[in-house]
Amino acid sequence: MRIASWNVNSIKVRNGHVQDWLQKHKPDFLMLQELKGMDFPEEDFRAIGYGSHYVNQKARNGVATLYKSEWHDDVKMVSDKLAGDDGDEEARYLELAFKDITLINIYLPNGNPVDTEKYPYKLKWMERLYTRVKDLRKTSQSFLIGGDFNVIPANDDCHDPQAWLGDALFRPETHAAYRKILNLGMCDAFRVNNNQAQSYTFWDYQAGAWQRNAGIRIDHFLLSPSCADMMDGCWIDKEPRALEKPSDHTPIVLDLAA
DNA sequence: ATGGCTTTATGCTAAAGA
Repeated sequence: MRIASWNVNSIKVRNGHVQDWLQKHKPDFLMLQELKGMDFPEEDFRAIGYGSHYVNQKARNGVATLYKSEWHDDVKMVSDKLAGDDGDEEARYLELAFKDITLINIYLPNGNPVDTEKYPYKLKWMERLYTRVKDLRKTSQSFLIGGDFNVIPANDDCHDPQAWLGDALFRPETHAAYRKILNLGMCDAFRVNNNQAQSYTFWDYQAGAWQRNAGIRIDHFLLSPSCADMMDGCWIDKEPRALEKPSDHTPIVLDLAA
């Protein structure tokens, strides 16, 4: 089974890229983030064999999980909200059930600038995610979280660690909140069999970041223990970042046995 | 570099992203 995640930075602009990628890699599931608008082209995906669940809002955020049409009867929507803050209207969370596995798609808040309310919102959001993971870990079910975490886990995951000190993606409080989730028994799929530094999922549009490989690794799959046991591989597909009018992120792909 | 691009929603610029 193949599951991928891709922050597309506007599904309207990247619709063609996403369709091409689906046809080439034929994932069972594709989690998308930053849809950036109310118009989700579900008919376009249905026409090439993918159903979808999504939650969106005007102009910003928005997440969708596409699934192969053959799985239609096996996919159930669980929630399009992360519990813990009834006043949170941002479209950043989508939880689906597929057979005996739970698939969670997230667009974790960026949190910059850190001296505004955005940073406490990010930390609170991470605490809410911790609570959800903790609850799922009390059960025996397999689950995974994919998406744009807006967390640079370690020095090896960015081009210039010094430049990120103090940033919401790299601050000690962010690392502590991320580690707290990992310490529930979750593992970073990409790092299971890969210690290669400078493996990135995002390159800024500015300052020739792509050409200089000045990127960051912020799109992740976190696996519950039973999911980790099923892992065949996890890899980053850099190809779409080199296309015309690319997203600033590129897909991360997870292959599971069964 | 004070975001050096890109996108949205509107507007003739601002806000957000990371």
